[in-house]
Order: sequence, then structure tokens, then C-alpha cells
Amino acid sequence: MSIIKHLQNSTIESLSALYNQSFTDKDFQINQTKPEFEGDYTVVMFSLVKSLKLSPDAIGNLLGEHLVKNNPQLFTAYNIIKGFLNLTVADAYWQDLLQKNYNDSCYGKKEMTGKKVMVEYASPNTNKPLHLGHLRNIFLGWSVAEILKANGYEVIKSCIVNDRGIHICKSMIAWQLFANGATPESTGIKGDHFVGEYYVKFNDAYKAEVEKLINEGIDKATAEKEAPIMKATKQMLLDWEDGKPEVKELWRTMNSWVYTGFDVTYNSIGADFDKTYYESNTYLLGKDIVQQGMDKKVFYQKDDSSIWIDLTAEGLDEKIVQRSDGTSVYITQDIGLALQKYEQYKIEQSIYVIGNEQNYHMKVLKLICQKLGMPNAENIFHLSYGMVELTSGKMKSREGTVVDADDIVDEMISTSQQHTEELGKVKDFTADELKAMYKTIGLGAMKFYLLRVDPKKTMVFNPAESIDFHGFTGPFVQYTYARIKSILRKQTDNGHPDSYREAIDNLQMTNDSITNDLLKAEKEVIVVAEQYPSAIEQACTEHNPSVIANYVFHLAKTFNSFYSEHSIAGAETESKKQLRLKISLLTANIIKSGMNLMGIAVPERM
RNA sequence: GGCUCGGUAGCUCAGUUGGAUAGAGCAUCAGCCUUCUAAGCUGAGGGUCAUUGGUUCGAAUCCAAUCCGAGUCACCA
Repeated sequence: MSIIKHLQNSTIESLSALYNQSFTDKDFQINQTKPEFEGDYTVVMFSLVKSLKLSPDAIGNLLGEHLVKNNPQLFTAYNIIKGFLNLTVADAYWQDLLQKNYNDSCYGKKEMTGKKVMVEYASPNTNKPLHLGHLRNIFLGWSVAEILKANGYEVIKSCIVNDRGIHICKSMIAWQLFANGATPESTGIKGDHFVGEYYVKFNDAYKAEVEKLINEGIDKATAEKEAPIMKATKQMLLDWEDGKPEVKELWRTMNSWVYTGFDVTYNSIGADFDKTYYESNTYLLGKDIVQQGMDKKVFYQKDDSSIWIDLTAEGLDEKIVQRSDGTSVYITQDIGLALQKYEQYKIEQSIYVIGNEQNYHMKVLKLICQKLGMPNAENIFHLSYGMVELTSGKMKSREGTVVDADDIVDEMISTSQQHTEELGKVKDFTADELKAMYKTIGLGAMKFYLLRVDPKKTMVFNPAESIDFHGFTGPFVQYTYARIKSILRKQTDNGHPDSYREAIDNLQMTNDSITNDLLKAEKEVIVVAEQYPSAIEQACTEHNPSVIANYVFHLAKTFNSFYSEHSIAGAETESKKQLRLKISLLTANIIKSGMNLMGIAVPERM
């Protein structure tokens, strides 16, 4: 139980004993005490004034006295300033917390609940390589999955690959026209980039054809429709749907190039999926559901035989679910897939990591699923994230201002190498160790940078700043970890993590005031460490990894102050040394655990 | 135009179930390495929390209006 929860409960008990009135934890507020005042946690009196009809100071005095008197193991002192009751938490409480958790690598995580959640993320198209926006999506999805696991959920990570449709045919047509049989193997270009080049070539050729037609006096709309390359593409889509063998063959081949390329990227950034859905398999799903929806009178048919749902009562529009020619639209297959996910995995919650431009679509999807009475439809959650913009404005593929995922990852890794070499920290590492470290730091910087912002918000990607390894960054936190590990290693004979505990526990303990009283800097680290379980919980309820990023940075910062102020290995007494080593080990464990929740590795040395 | 989201330091972001003098990082300036890794620590300057009004003991946080920005409103996906 957190210290805040303890304080809430004690306050409720004391108020009940003092005033014979019952309160809940919503009737008053508890904050961490501001540093300029004496105390650790503060009960705000104002909200109690009305129901008790007493002055804030009068309540505070009685409450403070009662709390300290009846919970001596928790609170040792109190003071009241302008209606704020500041309580000092007993050193023994912090010592006890430290003792119980300093060697627990699972500290802060919850027991399994037996509940299943699916997190769908990444969801790329197979006509071009991944870009910076995908990275935000992938890091978010991965991290949210880990955060859910830490909160006791069983998580299935899934991905829906958009592997069919007109955009795929564009790359295919362009390849037929311009490639002369070239392949990723023959050119040495990564498969997804290779296919992406033909998507670009399509657009160039299409643009040229349209311009030519317009110059011949044809109006723009007609030109766009009649451009030969576009007509060929549309025909190809029809051929694909008819299952024409040579089209299917080309489609399979080009998609496989893309998948090979994606796998390289996923591998390098540490993304994986338990289940991959392909749109070519799911795009016909949901047709029978449309019929069921008709029977349930959720849907209705118009005169031209197209089928609709009326969501005007919910403040939305009418939405089509089946075309007049009887074919499905985009949302139909989403409904079908939502049901399939449930039936295959019996999930209680379905999370979709999708950009905020689809807010409306996802709102409609959820509503339809609910109206159809689909199980757990109320637990469909759209984890909507904001676009990544550049300092120069938006990323636009047509203007070539898209930041490629592979490029930026490579750049981060080589920057980390450059920084490391400049700092002269490469002395006693092997080549393999160096390579691994550059990757850990470069990727860590990248992931931290994209995850430290609230997912909902549009964020600006500033190349210069993202490459910074100081301050509120991944490398800062990693560095704190590496420094702690360096100290711990030196306390053991073999430098092995398994020996840390033994080495710490073997120190001579004395029982004196130097040991028992916590210094300010020591206590501050434990106070922050105590908040880790709450941070994990909050990150989960908000589906928000930035909570973890902010927390872990705060912890590292607090530890660094402590580190620079007091010697750990050279502490005044053996027992003080033991205390500080425990604080260090606990901090290292939390940093590693928290960073892992964001998919970020921590280096033992850097 | 309707709906949704956003506007906090020069820049990037925290902080919003209403609480004390609004916080970090970057950048700028000034200090700290014969002592556990200086990718660190300490300090300084920098704010009309978009604007106006309201609610109350108290508003960055809640309400209303206005201004600015983004997204969306396809028988596209």
C-alpha cells in the first residue's frame, strides 16, 4: 500500500474518531509537501471546513495530533501553515520500505489478474517503408503492452498489415513499367525501400501524364481519371480481386520483399507481434455481420440497396456499411476483425494504437460494435496519438520531407558512437561491446524522445534536440544506471549481480543514530522510489508511457543529487554504506524496470 | 460551416478529480573533476499559463464567449 493510501486511511479514521463523521478519500486532498515546508505529505484542510464548520487550523491541529499519536510508526511530526497540514513520515517507514524492496527486480509490478488484452499497433501499408510516425506508433504500442503486463494483464500484441488495395497496385504497376526485372537482391536495396521507390515512381509518372492531358485541353478531374497509368492500376486491382494468377504472383513477390525489409527494421528496434492479421484475409470479413445488423434493426437499407447506420442520435452522422453494389467498405472489415479478435482470444479489452486522424472512424467503429451487442465492445479503446511534425512543418511524402525510420535509427546510433568516442569512454570495451552499447544508447535516446511526450499530443521532432544526450533523455537515465552498477560491481569479488545482495548484507551493521536517521538526500531517493508502483498504475490507466519516462527521469535526477552529495562506497560507517548501497540497488532496479517498460535497454557500463 | 483536440519560459515539454511563491530539459550566464564514471552536480536570469468575463476562501486547472493552430466530416483506406 502506498504512503498516500496509508495517509488517506489514517485521516479517515482520525476524522471519524474526532468528529464522529465519515469521510472518503475524495473528501480531502493529499499532496507531496512542497520543498520549502517541513514535512513529507500534506493534507489540505479547506475541503473539510464546510462539513465540520471549523477553521482549517483548528481541524489541522486536532487531526495532526491525532494522526501522530495513533500512528507513531507512520508519522512523527506535523505542522500547520495556512490550512495545510504537513506530516513528517517516520524514517522507520522509509527504512522498512527500502529493506523490503531493495533487491526485488519485480518491485512495483502487480500479480497476474488473468485478464486478456489485445494491443494492435504498427499496422503498416506494404507500399512504402516505415517512417518516424510509425516509430511513435510502434514504441507506444510496445510500451503500452509492457505496461499492461506490469499491471497483471496477459497481452497479445497484434498487427494488421494493409497489404491490398489501390496503393499496393500503384507500386506494382510502376515496377512492371520501370524496373526491367530489378529486385532487392539485384540492386542491394532493402526490400521495403525498394518497393517504396516504385510507389514514388508511380506518383511521378502519374503526375506527368495528368499534366500532359491537361495541356491537351482536358479538364483536371477527367485527366486524373483518364491517365493511362491510373487506369492500368485500377484494372490491376480488379484483376487482383478476380484472382488473376500473374497479378497475385507479382503481389506476393513484392509484398514478400517488403516483409523482409520490415522484419529487419522490427528486429533492430525490438518490435514483435504475437499475431499478424493481413487485410487480404480480413477484407471480406463482416459481411454476415451486416445481415445480422439488418435483422437487429441496427442497420437499414436505402432505396439504392446500400446499407447504413444512423448515428445522428449520438451526435455523429449516418455512416455507410455496405455499398449499393453489395461490396464492403473499410469499416465493415474492421467490425468483422473486432469480432474475430474476440472470438479467437476471448479478450476483455481491445486497444488500437492508431493516429488521431482516425478519431472519428474509431468512434464510429466502437459505437457500431456496441450497438451490435458485440462482447466487451465497451472495452474497445482507441489509443489515439498525435502526429510527429518536423521543425520545418509537417512530414509530406510527396515533398520528400518524410523522416525514414531506418535512417533516423542509424543516425541515432552513429551519433551515440560519436559522443562516446569524444568522451573517451571506449578504452576497455571489445568491438562487440561497443557496438551493442552504441545501439543501446542510440535507440534508448530515440525511444525516450518519442515516448516522453503525452501520446495524445502532436509533437515536434527536432533533429538537433533528439540527438542531445543530456538532460531529460534516455542516455541521462542510462548513465545513472551505469554509474550505480559500477559502484555495485566494485563491492563484490566477481562483479556479478547475483553477489550484490550478499556483499551488501555482509557489511557490519551498527545501531546508532548516524545509521537510523536518514539524511535529506537519502530520504528523497527513497520517497521517489516509493512512488514507482503508483506510476506504473497511472501509466496503465492512462495508457501513457510518458508517465514512466517522467518518473524515471525524476528518480535518476534525485539519485544523481544524492550521489554527488554523499559518498556511497566511502560512507562514514559500514551500516551507512549498506544503507546507501541499498538505495543505489533499489534505484538501479527501478531504472532498469521502468526503462524496460518503454522498451529501452540499460547498459551495465557506458 | 458542424464536430473533436490543442494554445503554459526564446525552444521542446510536465503540471488540470480546483490548493501554498506555476515546474523540468535545451539554449544563455556563473561555479564544481588529486575522492564511487563531469553523458554528472550546484546556482542565476527568463512567465499577463492565448484573450475577456464568470463561478469561490482559492483558477493554468471548472463554465461561457472570442482569437489562433491541427484533425475530421467519401459508396477512399
